[in-house]
Amino acid sequence: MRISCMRTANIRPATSQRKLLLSVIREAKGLLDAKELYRRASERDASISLATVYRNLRFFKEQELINERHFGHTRSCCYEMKRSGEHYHLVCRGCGHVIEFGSPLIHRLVAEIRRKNDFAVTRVELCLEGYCHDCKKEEKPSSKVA
Amino acid sequence: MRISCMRTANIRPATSQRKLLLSVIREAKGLLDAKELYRRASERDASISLATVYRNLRFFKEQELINERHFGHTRSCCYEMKRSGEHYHLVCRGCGHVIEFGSPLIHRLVAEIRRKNDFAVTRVELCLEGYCHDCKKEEKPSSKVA
DNA sequence: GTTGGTGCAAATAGTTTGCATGTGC
DNA sequence: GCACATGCAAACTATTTGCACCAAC
Repeated sequence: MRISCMRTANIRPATSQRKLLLSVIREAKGLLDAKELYRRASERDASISLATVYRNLRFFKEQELINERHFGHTRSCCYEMKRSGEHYHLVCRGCGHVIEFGSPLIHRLVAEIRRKNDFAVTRVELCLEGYCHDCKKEEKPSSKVA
Repeated sequence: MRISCMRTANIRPATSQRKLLLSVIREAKGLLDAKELYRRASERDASISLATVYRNLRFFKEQELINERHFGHTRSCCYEMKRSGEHYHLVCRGCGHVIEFGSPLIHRLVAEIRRKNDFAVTRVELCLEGYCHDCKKEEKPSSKVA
């Protein structure tokens, strides 16, 4: 039995494409979908293929290097580097902006569910939709156009 | 300005397909995806088309008659009748079972976000993944196969 | 040198749309 | 009768896969 790679993720064959993709994801502020990742990676290595992007996204997910998120209104998944502090997302229906947030209440919620439902939670997907500060102003006072 | 259909959803042209689809969704215990809805509707009206299913799902969504949910691990969306009590979902990674739950903590969470981020929440998507009571037993005692 | 990653193109899955026809009100 | 829903097939988007070739270790 291999005992390597238990805690630290290994980028086993560290191909140039793999390293490139990881740094694009790392350097991104926030979330990226496959197409956008492909676009940004292509700027640095024009020969990279979309299939490689998808294959590596799956690989990074398996290695638990990245998080995959899906927002109800889009068809594609979004990805971001896994970080220490857990956080969730607010998506503005006005400007499309994604705001990160965290709250200790979520911990309590998960603990409650664990207890009440006897359920071992491994992953929390929480996404709120609505209108951010700026977009609220435009939506509210006028007639109900939305 | 039309003042109809403000509160009560209207199934405007109440075509037989539209009525059929709505009753299939209503009679379903839990969530359905488009294909499953199509399959069940086809049993009662073999000539119904998948395009009609999708068009009506969009229509019902606009009328706010149904909720659309998306779980990270599947590619398609799931739908269910909108009901009075808000509820969210636990998805078991072992058996695939979906458990509904609700918690007053979610209300508090939304209120907190509204206040802290000055964000008008219109929709909450919350889905927890993990292992249910039965599947936990098989996963836990043995070696970490997962 | 072997294992496994890559590019390409084709395949697949889920969903949407154009168009001619049919149906509810 | 008119507006709009439907069925069909084709289009489209996101993602996956088979295959020949290439790179990392």
